[in-house]
Amino acid sequence: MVRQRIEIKKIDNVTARQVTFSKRRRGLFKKAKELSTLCDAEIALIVFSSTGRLFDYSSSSMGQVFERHNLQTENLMQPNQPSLDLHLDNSRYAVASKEVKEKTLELRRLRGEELHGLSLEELKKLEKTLEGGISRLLKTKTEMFEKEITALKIKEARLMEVNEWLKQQAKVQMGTDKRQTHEQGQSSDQSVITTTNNGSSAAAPPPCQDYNSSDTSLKLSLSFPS
Amino acid sequence: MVRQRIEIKKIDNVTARQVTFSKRRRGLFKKAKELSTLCDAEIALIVFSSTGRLFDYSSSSMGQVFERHNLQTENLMQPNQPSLDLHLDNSRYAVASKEVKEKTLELRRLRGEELHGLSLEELKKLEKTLEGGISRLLKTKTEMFEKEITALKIKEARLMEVNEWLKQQAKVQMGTDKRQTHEQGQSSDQSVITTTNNGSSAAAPPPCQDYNSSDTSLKLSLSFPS
DNA sequence: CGACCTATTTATAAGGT
DNA sequence: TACCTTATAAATAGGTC
Repeated sequence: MVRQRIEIKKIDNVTARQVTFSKRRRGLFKKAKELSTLCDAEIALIVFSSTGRLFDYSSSSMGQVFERHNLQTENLMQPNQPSLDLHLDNSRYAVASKEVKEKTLELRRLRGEELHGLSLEELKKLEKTLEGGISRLLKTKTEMFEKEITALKIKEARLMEVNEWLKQQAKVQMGTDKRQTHEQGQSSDQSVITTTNNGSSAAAPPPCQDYNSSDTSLKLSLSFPS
Repeated sequence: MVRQRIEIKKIDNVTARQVTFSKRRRGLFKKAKELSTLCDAEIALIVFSSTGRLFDYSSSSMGQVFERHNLQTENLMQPNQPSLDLHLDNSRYAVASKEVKEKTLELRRLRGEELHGLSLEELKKLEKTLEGGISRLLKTKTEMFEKEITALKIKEARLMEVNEWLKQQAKVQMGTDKRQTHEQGQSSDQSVITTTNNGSSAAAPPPCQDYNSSDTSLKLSLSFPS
């Protein structure tokens, strides 16, 4: 591929093979990580060198990816031996445990602990991650606030409408109080009232069965000064 | 990488992301196969697209590679009893697995993902955590920079001293060139030169066996104009 | 989707330290 | 072993079809 293009077949020279292995392994892992990041893909990569050394990478959790892979593959194959693989079963714990350790360390680092031993480059990467996290979090928070505000404004508008209507009603009541109670005075029955609506300024209130439908809205609204 | 270099972060545009996924996935699998062929390595690669499609490759057999991976991981973890108690093993796995899931979620949230379903209170807590993390990280970064700068200044001072001394030596050489080379001209042997130091302004350089002691310092110093 | 195009960026073979 | 350098091959972003 370079100074001289090489054929894709096993490299005979042991030293050259090891050198190529190191370089290409790094390249492969880099590409895997990039693909995972760029395209939001879940990736697991396991490489054993010819000398038996293990290198692995997983975008999320090896165990998760394995399981997902098994699920997809299992169905294509015969629903055969249920766990002939004692080793696989028994070492699941080891895998999971390793993952717990890794994730715990990562969490600590995101919290700004255990930073010793990190290079400047790694620190910068961490900083970028944190900034991305904060940025997305603030976006979400803003969205929540805005949604809340919108909901509250709608509620306010409806309440004002109802209010207006009630005022009109009160006026009407004042004038017709004694004569008309037996005709249309049952305000607890909306359907009856609604039928009296003829589109005039003293309209009936809009159907508002959902004033209290949003629990969060209700809770949050309490934190605003009234 | 190409017509225009792109940043390694999730591609927002769905179409572009899918196209990139296809291209890079093919590239990644090709590289994996080449590495396996060239260097006689055992490789397993699993990729799930963001839409859930599975792509995999294994130089031998997935199961084989998984098992080998588990064995290695297991050995690193606990070189102990090869599981006497299956029940214990399973429950430990369950616990660890749950932990992995929890930590994975927490990590995602710290990265600003999966924020839906969090209350405002939880968001605020998360924000505080992130701010604490950034704050501690920046403190560490600043410390590293300052340490680096201090080291560089010390080095600078030493180099200037040596420089000065070398200039003096050059002067002396100019004046005594022909007559005295046999007496003190071996500038490659500092100890000999040092013995000529009598405290005058043309002092010998300080003992500087540690000029190269800090790899990072050395690297950084190269980036300064000489 | 995939195939092809092209200008650029990356990866890397071979060599050196 | 790992890292640097250099010239060159390979990968690929952004198009078009």
